[in-house]
Amino acid sequence: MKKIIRTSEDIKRTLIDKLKKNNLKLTRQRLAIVEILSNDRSHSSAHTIFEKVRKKVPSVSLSTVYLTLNLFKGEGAIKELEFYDRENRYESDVTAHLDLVCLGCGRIVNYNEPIPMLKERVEKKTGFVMNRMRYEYYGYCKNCRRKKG
Amino acid sequence: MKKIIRTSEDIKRTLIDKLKKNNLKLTRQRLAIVEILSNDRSHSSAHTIFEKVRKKVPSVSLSTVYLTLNLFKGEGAIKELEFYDRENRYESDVTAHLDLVCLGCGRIVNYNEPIPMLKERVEKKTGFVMNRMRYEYYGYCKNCRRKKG
DNA sequence: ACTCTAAACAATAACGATTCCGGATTAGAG
DNA sequence: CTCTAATCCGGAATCGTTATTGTTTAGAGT
Repeated sequence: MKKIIRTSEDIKRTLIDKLKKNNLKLTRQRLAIVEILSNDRSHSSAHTIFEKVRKKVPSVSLSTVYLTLNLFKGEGAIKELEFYDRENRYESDVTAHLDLVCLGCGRIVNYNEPIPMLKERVEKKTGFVMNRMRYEYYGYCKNCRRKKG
Repeated sequence: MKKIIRTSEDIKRTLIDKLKKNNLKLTRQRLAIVEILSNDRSHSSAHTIFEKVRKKVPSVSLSTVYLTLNLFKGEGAIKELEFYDRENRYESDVTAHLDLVCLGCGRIVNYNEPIPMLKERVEKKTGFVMNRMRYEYYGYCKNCRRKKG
């Protein structure tokens, strides 16, 4: 069983295609955000992305970052991990996977193993039609447990 | 295979026991909140609970409701469903289950069928130690789809 | 029952992530 | 190169939740 690897370049191309297909302008701001999203594996927050974009486009505003992230989110091109008590996080890996969230350091990593999907079964039994799932484990990573002793 | 039914009375007793075990006072406010939590199957928000408590204890404040909910949450006696763009919701059913969230009307219902847990497997492979999971599907319920045609 | 005090409470201010808005800038078609 | 709708910037507004502060009260001890 081969793993299909999706490179940064693949993701970058996908994101830019989304813009083109929707007749959206390829502005410096958007391209810089695309660049960061496609290379990032750390589930960055909007503020983190904002800081990174700033290095390429110093005049960028936070609202533009949010706008652009929402744009890609709406297209299903990126995934938003939502929290009520901390910043939301964004990732460009939209394949179905489990996200592990460390409550100590805030780090989020993907667990890449096929996850059991009940989708069809749930839809048939409940009448719900699903369009998004959220599957996360919260706990403490190796590092954070070591610190606490 | 029998289903173990946990009645409102069971839940109510559990919640009150949590208070007693921690030497917390059985105030009118807390008892009213316990009453509501234990009978509620609708995943109420803090504001909804606040309004309901008011009918029994008119002087209650919203901060007391939040405080009490956090207290029970900390004890693992209730589950908090967290959202960044709408109110959090609370339920007293803390068994592992899938929550179905309707994006149309905001209704949340439980899907009560054993869900596949990767816990031990994930812990062994990643070094994370888990203490909470989150498993939700987002979509549209039968009613909301009917409305839209 | 009465007193006493730490716990709990009510009211409101503060907080912070995200969204909204109105005027300035700019991508890119023609 | 011009033009204009799309985009952007900066800051104000929003809103659920948490923190603060002075007042009330549960319930242990008498």
